[in-house]
Amino acid sequence: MYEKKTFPNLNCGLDLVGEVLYGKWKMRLLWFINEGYLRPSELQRKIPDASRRVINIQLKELEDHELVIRTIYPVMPPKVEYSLTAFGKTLIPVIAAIGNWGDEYQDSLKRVILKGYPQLA
Amino acid sequence: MYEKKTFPNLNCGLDLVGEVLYGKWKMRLLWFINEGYLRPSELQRKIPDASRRVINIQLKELEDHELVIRTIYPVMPPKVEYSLTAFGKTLIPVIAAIGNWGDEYQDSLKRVILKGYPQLA
DNA sequence: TCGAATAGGGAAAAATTTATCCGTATTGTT
DNA sequence: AACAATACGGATAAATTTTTCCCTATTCGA
Repeated sequence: MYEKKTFPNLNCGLDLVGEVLYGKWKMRLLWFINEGYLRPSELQRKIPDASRRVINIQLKELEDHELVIRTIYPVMPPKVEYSLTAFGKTLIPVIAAIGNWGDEYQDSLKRVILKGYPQLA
Repeated sequence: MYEKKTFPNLNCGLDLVGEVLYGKWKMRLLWFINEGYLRPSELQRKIPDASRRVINIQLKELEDHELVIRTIYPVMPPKVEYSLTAFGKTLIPVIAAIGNWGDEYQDSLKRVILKGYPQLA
């Protein structure tokens, strides 16, 4: 496990959010869990661009930050389900606002993003 | 300048937002520009935790993504001012929502974040 | 018995981001 | 004359994140 070497920034609300939400797939994980995709294998299928490993790591961080709860069912083959905590649920409207903005401006966004990848023009 | 080696994810709104907003200081930069801190030196003073270098780099990316405009005044010593584009302004309510959530839950957030830094307990 | 699905960790590499340090240039101030 | 403020870029190092590859274990079905 990677051990952080620097101190987190805690100066303002944006800093604090960054500390728990700054991870490539975290908002997507929270979103899909909220939509009812609760099992790790389901989440991996919903986010095929993410490696299985990083999904596990980020789920663990979300759990450590008390945004999700991990429930293990003592069955075989193993079954695990994640669910949002009350705290995690308060984030859903925020993530929705972000996603909605992205959807609303998707054309502009795709255009300006692809400018940076000239090999795709 | 660093050349990206992998393809961006453009599948959903959250992906698109990530491509333009995923950078440690980008939301803060947009926020402060919106508040009227327009010059690079002002922004550096507002965000002392960020290196001067990364502020320049992220401002450049925001400019490339058409969220801000950079205006150079031909005076000496040099004067540069950033301002939000119309597109950039549409992000302000989103950033406000994120920051407000962080402010609202700052106590919980600080607690769960600091759990991960046992040397500070 | 072999392979798929389930869940997930360790080690190491690769990619990316951020920080540090040094350099350019001009003007005004001490 | 030296130094601060302005703005910015290159090179490199450090930190961090993400990927890749390999491993354990169990049960069911072909």
